Amino acid sequence: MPLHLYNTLTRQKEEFKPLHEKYVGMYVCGPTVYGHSHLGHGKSYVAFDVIVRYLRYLGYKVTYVQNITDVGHLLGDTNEGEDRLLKASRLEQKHPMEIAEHYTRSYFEDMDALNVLRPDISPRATGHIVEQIEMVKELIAKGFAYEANGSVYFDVHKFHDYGKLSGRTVGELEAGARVEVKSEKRHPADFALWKKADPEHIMRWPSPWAEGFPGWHIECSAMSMKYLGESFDIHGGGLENQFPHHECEIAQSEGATGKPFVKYWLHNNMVTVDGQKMGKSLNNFTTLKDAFKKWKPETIRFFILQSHYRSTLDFSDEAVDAAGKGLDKLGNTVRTVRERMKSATDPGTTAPIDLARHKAAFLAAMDDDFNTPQALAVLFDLSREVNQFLAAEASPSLSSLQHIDALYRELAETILGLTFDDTRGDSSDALILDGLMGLILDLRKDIRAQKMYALSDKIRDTLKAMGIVVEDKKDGTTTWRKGQ
RNA sequence: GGCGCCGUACCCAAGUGGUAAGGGAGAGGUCUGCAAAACCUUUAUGCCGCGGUUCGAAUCCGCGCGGCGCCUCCA
Repeated sequence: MPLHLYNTLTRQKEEFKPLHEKYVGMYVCGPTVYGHSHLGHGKSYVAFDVIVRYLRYLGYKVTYVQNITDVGHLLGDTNEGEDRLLKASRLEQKHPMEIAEHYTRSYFEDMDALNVLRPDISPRATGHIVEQIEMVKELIAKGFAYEANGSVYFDVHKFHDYGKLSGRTVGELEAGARVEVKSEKRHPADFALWKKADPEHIMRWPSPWAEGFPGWHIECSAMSMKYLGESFDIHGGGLENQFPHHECEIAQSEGATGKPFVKYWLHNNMVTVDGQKMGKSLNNFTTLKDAFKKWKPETIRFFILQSHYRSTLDFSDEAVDAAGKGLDKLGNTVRTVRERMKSATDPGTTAPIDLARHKAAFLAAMDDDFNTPQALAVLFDLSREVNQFLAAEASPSLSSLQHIDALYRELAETILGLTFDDTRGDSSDALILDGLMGLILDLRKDIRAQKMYALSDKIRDTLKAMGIVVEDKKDGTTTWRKGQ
C-alpha cells in the first residue's frame, strides 16, 4: 500500500503524490523564540521529524524548511498590544535579538536531545524582511491588499477561497463575536500584512508605507516560497495554527502568485494536561528542560510516538513513567541481541521469526498516515518473538542476530529515531565509566563466587540508587545499563 | 453564537463495517542464591447512553449526555 496521509485541506486521507517525482518540499511552522520549548513543541517537532525520516526512508529527496519566528506577534489585535519578544526583552532587560538568539539555541538544544533531525533550512523572519515587503507590494499591486495609515491589510473579500482550509466563510467570521472591529480595516476579518510601529517599538524596519514590522502571517509565506517555490508539497504545523495563520498564508500566497500554494496540509494535535491544552498562554506547560530532569529524552520521544500525531496526548507523570518502562522493554531486547552477537557464531540456530512479515506490518502502519502507535505495537510483537528465541536458544546463529539487529536499526532507529545504546559512548568520561563498571562487576563476580551475597546485593543496590541497573543473567554473566 | 474534534479495560493508547492491537499496572506461574530481566497464563461477551441502518457496528446515521479545540499570540 502506498503512503496515505490526512490532508486538512480536503479533510480526508489521500495517497501521497509529490509535485515532482522523488522530490518533496516540506515546510513546518517553527517556534516563536521568546521562551523555552515545552512538551507541546516536543510533540509537534517529533511528529514532523518522523514524517521527514519516513519520507526519506521511502526514497524521497526531502527539503525540510522550518522557520524561526524572531519578531514578535502582538498580544492583541490592536496597536496597543505588546509583542511577545518585546515583552520578554523588557522583563529580561535584554535586546530582543538577544532574547531570540538565546531561545533559538535553547530550542535546538532540546530538539537535539530528542533526536530530532535539524531542518535543512532554518530561516529567521528578521532575515527576510525584504522578501516580506516585496510580497506585500505584490499583493497591493494585484488589488488584494490596501494601505491604511502606514499599515497594510489583506482584503479577505478579494480572495474568494478564503476559508477553504478551516471551513469557514468570511460571513461567519464577521458575525463571530470574537473578531474585533478595527477602524483602519475595511472589514473586520481583514488581517495585517505590515504594521506601522509606535515610537517606542524597538524592532522596526523601513518600508514603502511606514517604518514598522511585518504582520503575523507573512513570514511563512515569504520564506516557504523563497526556498521551496511558489507551490510545494507539504505544509505542517500545530492544529491551532489552522486558523487564522494557515488560512492567511494561503490567501497571501495564492493571491500573490495566482498558483496553488500547498498540496498537503498536515496538522498535529495538542498535548493536554488534565484534558486541557498545554500552552504558553494557559501557563500550564512543562518545559522540555524540566521534563529531561525527570526522564530521559528518549522516553519523552517514545511517549510522544505512542499516540497518533493527529490525536491529543494527555500528559501525566504516570503516563510518561509507563512509556519509559515500555521503551526499556524494547531496549532490553535490542541490547540483549547486541550482547549475544559478540559471542555468536555461524552456524547456529536460525531464528524462526518471519522478519519480513513484521517489517511489512510496520511499514503498513507508517503508510497509513504515519500511525506510529501501531508501528510500535509491531515492534513489541517482534520483541516478544525475539525474546522467546533468545530464551530458548543457547547458541543462536550470528547471522540471525545480525538480521534482527538490522531490522531494529532500520525501523526503530532510522525511521522512528529511537536510540537504544545508552550505556556506551566515546567520550573520555564514558570510557572511564565503562572501565570502572567492568572493574566493579569483576570484583562482584568474585564476591558472588564466594557466596557473599549480602555484599554483592549491596553493590547492586547502591548502583541502582545511582541510576545504574545491574542484571545477573542466567548464564552467569552480568550486564549493566543506565536506568531512567 | 459559529466551525470542528473527542469519549475504547485501573492508567496510556491503536482500531472507523466482519466479530476488541500494543504498553504500563494487577494476579498466578517458570527461571534465578536473591533481585532484575525474560517467558507462560490471566484481566473489556464489550468500546459514554438510547434508538436506527445492516446478515453483521466500537466503527455508518439520528438524538442525548460528558469533555476539548479554533474563532486572539500559541506546536
